[in-house]
Amino acid sequence: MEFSHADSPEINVIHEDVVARVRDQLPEEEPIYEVSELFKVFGDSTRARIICALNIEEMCVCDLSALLNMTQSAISHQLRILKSSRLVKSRKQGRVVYYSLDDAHIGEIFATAFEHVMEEMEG
Amino acid sequence: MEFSHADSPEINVIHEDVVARVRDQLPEEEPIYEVSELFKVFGDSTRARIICALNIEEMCVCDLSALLNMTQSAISHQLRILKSSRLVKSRKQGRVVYYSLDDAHIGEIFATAFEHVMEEMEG
DNA sequence: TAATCAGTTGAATGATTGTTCATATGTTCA
DNA sequence: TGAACATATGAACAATCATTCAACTGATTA
Repeated sequence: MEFSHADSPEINVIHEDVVARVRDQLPEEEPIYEVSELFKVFGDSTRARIICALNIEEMCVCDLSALLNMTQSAISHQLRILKSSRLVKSRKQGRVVYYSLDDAHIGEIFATAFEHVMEEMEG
Repeated sequence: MEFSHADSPEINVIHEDVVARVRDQLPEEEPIYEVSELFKVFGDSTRARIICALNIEEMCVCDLSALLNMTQSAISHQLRILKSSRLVKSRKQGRVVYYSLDDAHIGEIFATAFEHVMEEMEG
């Protein structure tokens, strides 16, 4: 139920100045929503593993299925989500479909996230 | 049902060399899982808006509730998730609890994600 | 042409999850 | 002490979602 809000929850602003300042600087609701939709796609470990794999090399569905030890159907369903989000692109050769990453930002976002996780796991 | 795999799906490796290469370079399953868990937290627009707000300024639950036009309860529930993920920290003063971001990477990850979304929305 | 293979897709199912509602905690102030 | 307030929390409900299963393309090849 994203994007829907109660009409008027019991609101009692304590720091009107803070709320006003943040309201001024806060990004629009739509781009924030799009960003969270992007993260939602990243927020499944199967899709995350697919992305990490394709970040190394182009692969077909069958190879991904073998690598991740999951059914072709499950992989195909996730690739469909990744493709409709324009995060991967596909190339068909005969009956084999090769998938690869379709965006430069993905690697950067994942790299920073890995840095964070690694520090969390050590500290 | 993350982390659980079928014992042996009908696998028929087409490019054994590719699979072997990627298997060698692919990060361990655990850090990938942790990364996807991090993205899962980001992947809700309410939490994303809270993070964007706290990235501007420290705020209390009541202020966030007013800013985002949602009930205090809903905000509190999401702040609990953000805190247990160690993404925000809290400071209690009297009966007011102030929340702020607790990590340097968050801003960077969101900034790159915003870049991506902005390019998508224009192109 | 028939069989096989890589991949896709739709329905069904079980699990997860965000919000609401009611209630509880703990602090302040009269 | 008692009322008001800020916040937290547990249960419940609706919605979303990942995987499985079965069936279907469409391309190859024997």
